[in-house]
Amino acid sequence: MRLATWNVNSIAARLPRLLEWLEQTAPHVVCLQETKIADALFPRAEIEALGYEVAPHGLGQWNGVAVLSRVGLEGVTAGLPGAPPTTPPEARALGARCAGVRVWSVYVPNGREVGHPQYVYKLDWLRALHAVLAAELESERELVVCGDFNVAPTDADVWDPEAFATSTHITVPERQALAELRALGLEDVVPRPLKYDRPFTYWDYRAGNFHKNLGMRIDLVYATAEVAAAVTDAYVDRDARKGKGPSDHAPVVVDLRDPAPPGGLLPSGAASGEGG
DNA sequence: ATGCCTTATTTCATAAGA
Repeated sequence: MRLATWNVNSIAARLPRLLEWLEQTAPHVVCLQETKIADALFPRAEIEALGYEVAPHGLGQWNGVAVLSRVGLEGVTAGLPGAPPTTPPEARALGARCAGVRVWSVYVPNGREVGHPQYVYKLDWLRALHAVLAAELESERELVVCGDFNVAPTDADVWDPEAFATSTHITVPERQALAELRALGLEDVVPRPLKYDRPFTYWDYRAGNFHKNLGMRIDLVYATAEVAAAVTDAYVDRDARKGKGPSDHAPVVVDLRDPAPPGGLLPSGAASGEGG
């Protein structure tokens, strides 16, 4: 199964590129962020025409997430229970079950500035995410949380930590929030870069930052051990950041071995012909 | 060439992104 996550920065603006990318990349499940569109206006027909079921969660022109799947889409839950209330309300999370895997698409608040009310909101939101995932992980074995976390997990995930010394995205409390998610049993599925040494997923539109590779790794895939063990490849599709009218984020693509056959794992020593 | 920002709405200007 091929799983992907992509902050498209407006699905209306990105639709031609998204459709082209879906046809070329052929993911089975796609988590989208910053769709920036109300559900009633979501370009459902164009995406369904490519064989996907669509679960959007958008409340207006800002934020917005979605899950696309061509391997089943059940148990959709829009929104993050326990998230801090906002005016107007914000659509930043959606969960669904696709081919037996519980999949979350999340768009963590930016935070704006350290100490800003938006920064407090960001940390509160991450706490709410932690609580929801902790509850689900009591019964879910195959779960993956994909999205724009707006946090660079380590200094190596920022092109220049000095440039962010007083900024959000790298502070101890933000990184601690990620560490607490990992402490639930979630593993950071680090993709390989297709060029250069680090798997950045975001480059500012300004000043030719993409072309200078001045990026950040803030789009993450956090997976349970069962899912992480099935990963055969993971990469940042930086080609999608090139050309005319790109998002400022690149997709992260993760390939997983086919799930175990119905009835569970084969008995130890009885496996044959596996490894495909 | 990958090529120096783009999205949105309160639109010919401004706020926000990270």
